Amino acid sequence: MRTIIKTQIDFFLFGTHRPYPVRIKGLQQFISFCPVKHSSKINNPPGLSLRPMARKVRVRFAPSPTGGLHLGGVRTVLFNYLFARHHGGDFILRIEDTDSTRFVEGAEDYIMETLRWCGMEPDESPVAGGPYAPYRQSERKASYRQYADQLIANGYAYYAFDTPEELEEMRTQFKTAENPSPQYDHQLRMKMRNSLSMGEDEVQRLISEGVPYVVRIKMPEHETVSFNDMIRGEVSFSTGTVDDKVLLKKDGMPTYHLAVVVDDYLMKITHAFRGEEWLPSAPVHLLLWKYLGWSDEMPQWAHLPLILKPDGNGKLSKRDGDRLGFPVFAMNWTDPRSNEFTQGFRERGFLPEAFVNMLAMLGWNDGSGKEIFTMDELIAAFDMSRVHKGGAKFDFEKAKWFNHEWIKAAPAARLLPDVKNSLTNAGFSVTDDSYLATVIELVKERCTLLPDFTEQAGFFFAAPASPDMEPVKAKWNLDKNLFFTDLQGVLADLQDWSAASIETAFKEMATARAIKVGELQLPLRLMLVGGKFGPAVFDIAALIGKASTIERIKKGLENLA
RNA sequence: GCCGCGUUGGUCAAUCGGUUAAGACGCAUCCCUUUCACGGAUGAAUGACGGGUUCGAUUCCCGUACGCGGUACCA
Repeated sequence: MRTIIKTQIDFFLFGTHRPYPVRIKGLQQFISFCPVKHSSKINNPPGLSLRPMARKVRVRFAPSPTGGLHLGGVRTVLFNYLFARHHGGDFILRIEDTDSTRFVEGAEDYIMETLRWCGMEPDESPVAGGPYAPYRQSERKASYRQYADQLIANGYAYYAFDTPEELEEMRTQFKTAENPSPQYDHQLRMKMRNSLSMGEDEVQRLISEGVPYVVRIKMPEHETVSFNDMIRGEVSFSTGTVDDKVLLKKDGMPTYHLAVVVDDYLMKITHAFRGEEWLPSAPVHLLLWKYLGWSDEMPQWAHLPLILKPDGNGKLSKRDGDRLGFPVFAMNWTDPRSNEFTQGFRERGFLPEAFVNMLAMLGWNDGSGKEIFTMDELIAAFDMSRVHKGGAKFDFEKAKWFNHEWIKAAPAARLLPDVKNSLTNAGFSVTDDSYLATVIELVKERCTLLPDFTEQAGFFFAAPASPDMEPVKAKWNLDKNLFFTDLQGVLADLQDWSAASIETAFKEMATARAIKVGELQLPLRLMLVGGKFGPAVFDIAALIGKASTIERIKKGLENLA
């Protein structure tokens, strides 16, 4: 029986061109999903036959260029990207810069650089261009007004002449204990100055006089708008509780609400993913699709869960990172206005593979328990119906674990440029790449973040400035001192400079003098490395060479004197 | 206040009505290693609460609580 139902669901879904699994828990939802003509269920197609053949999947990431991209933003891109690639569709970057007052220099470049770093290059973007250019809403300004006009002509929107001061006054005047934030809605709009409350003559006069106005959507009083969110299932709203959002601003620019609908339509977007914070304004967008007459082409919506701060609750913010000592932005960002600097995951020493992997697992999993995924594996496995509904607290320890896993698994060649870079920045001179590669293989399992290589590999390139011999000082004696003095000569005469042969010589000498090898190894390590860490001592000696080994022993002895 | 969304160990989470409620991070103990890691083993630790529906609920429904989001000519 269940199989049959599932088959029917699948058939239904494919029939309506949703070539992906939708979270359907049971028959009940299945029923509510059927096109039984719930009055205002405008997301559900009227019938199978009326739908055009499956459209090519097209998704967009539509950020506002107001600053660095943080975790949540990058994850939104990721899910867009994975979904597009999984379905062989297009991934579009559209810059939503409709608020000129919030424009931040460099933010757009930052966004594109982040996408490049993460390996999520858009198919269409302001830079790459594309069949639906331009991809900056500020450059599409002229195209929005006609739709606002169309809405007004059809009675779905109206002119409003209220000044910011008047709006402020309205909010204070109607503010009560029960209603702390009065809205410009069906209850109040007739008390305001707009083309609904004023005579047509006066409206015409104001417009011809050049009095500034905005265009607002006229939200119906008693309607229920519902749609099927790909993650949440059916979500519905009463239109009476939503305010008459501004669609077109005084400066002629659209607000997000108008722009997102118009551009998604014009750019033939099939699936629209955004953060959960957008859910409350979804009814406005749904109604706009309907009023503009585009219901049949409306994208499928998915509202992604939020990424929460590790302690307490609430949306993760840049401040939390500063406060708790971890990055929140993908890459370094300096706000050009305040000069405020924020560290990024990239500069903190994360591999993009790990960063992407970690982000993907924040709110999604494939159900198998697998946690380490390459981008290609993510693309193959990604499925919007397995995205969580609830927000996830960000855990920096787990993030570091992902990076560690990626470093351990990475071949030396992958790590080499980054490690070379951080070693060079730390003042080490790296001239031999194959030597570096050997070193990387030897120490990578001890490195969680890229900068860890400086400490873990630095001594392969320069003798420790001043080896701390403190840990062995207490048990130091003349015999040991003599041992290391003589060891220098023995090593100098050693023909085969390999780890095995050095170890043999060392141990034979210790046995001959009746000193425990263990008591001797730590001092040697301290002399060569400068601290209690690193790979096997004899491997280190073999790698840094005879001259350097003897030199370091000599210096270590001096430090013990 | 109102509207919406959410709620499995400290954290990420599996489970699509029947399990001793997976796994991972972190933590603890042990083994390996006379360094640090890696690796291996073991352990502590979970279904917010109350009602239904059902032979049986973590799972379905309804309340409550709590949390979050929204309530701008910002996105």
